[in-house]
Amino acid sequence: MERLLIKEISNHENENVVIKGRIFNIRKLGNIVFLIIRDYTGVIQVVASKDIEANSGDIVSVEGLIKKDERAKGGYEMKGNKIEIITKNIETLPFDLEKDDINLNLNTLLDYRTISLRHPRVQAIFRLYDILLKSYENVMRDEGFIEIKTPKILGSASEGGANFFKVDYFEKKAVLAQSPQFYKQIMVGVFENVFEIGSVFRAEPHYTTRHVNEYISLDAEMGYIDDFYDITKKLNRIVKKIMEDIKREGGEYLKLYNIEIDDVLEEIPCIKLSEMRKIIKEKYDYEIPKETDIDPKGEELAGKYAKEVINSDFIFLTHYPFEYRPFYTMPDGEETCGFDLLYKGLEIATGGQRINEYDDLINNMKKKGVPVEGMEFYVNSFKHAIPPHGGWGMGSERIIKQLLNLDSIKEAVLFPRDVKRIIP
RNA sequence: GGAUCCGUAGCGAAAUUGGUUAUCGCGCCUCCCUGUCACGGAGGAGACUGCCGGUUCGAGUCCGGUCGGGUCCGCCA
Repeated sequence: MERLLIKEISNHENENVVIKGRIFNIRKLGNIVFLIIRDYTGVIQVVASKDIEANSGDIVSVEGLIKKDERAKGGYEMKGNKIEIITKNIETLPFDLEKDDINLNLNTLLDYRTISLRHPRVQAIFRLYDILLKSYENVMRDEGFIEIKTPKILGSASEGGANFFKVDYFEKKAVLAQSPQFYKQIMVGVFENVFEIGSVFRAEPHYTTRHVNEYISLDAEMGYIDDFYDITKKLNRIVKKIMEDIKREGGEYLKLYNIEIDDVLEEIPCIKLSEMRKIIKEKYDYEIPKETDIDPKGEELAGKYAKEVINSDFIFLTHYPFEYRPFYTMPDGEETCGFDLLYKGLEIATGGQRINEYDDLINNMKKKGVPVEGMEFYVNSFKHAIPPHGGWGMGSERIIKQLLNLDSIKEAVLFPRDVKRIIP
């Protein structure tokens, strides 16, 4: 008999069917036994007689009659006639999966990833992540961008600095891409609007709940902009659509975290960073340290301000100072045409207008002390004209972390890489 | 890299100012139970308290070292 997916059971009342899935729990009450079985589409309770041999964790095939029964959660249950073990679980599970809350330390959660992911609440994170990725792709295409994939093994650094993983590449030295920055920019000269969903690697030894050393960046770059507000407006619209998709398609997963998504504003305010410093000083009596653009405490308060004053989870901070932005960022006096997008008080995207005139780029590199050597392919592209452009890089896992208020971004990465962890 | 905290059964936690046999919940094993859904009931196994050394009559608890980890900062998405 053909396998019936559990989500379809309500359409097969009083029919004899076969389901396949994993036993999550068994409750034995004398002569009657209840099996809680899940497949990737849902969960069902199977009633069986006491002489079954299957156990929690086993993967089974069950043939039986679907009955409507008010006593069962979901209103339907299966009278299991034949229970066949497809694959036996041969070692006791290290923790319980049938409780509503899995309650594990982060290390246990990650060390036993394949098991902890079976828990609906843990799995919901990645179901939502799937919706996010799909939504970003769809929305970007709708907005006239084409998807590109750029190399992750690079012959030279793309932004200078020492935060690159070095790899051996045959007879040469190579590094892992820390961003698709150069490639997406020069592709604006070809396709006008491009986006990429791809891995980026940061060899930064950070110990925080918002960093990992490999993550998936949602990048975009767009041409023929008039000023950098074209970029924030575009990103605004995209974030709004993504949140609508997540809200529409991810309801059952959001419910597990008691999350209500507020509508994203048509126009998320853009506030100059210098202005935000003053606001935070006046409103919250906190002074963002002078030797930084903005610190985590400052971001948190900016998020608080966004929520309290303009009722928005999102806010753009713009015109970051020249010294804190990379050489390709369009300057604006002592400031730049660069912005960050904050979501619930955490930076989730960085973007800005880029320099697109060759001479300006060379001058800015000199000013920043960035050598041209090794980046000729990038710099020389500007000799052949690239339109005014800009874009962003957005941390996909950070969106999920903030969406669900997760304690750590590592919960939003299937197999996170941090300073201490490269296995599993 | 700096600061700070932690390490106790498979998992999550508890142990008065150092004091006898290290406690509880979940899970696991055995038995009972025909409507459970965090099933219930009875019983049982499972820990040299990360490791090494020290102080003490006595160390899970104090000290030193070591290994492992968390959090915050820096940096960033």
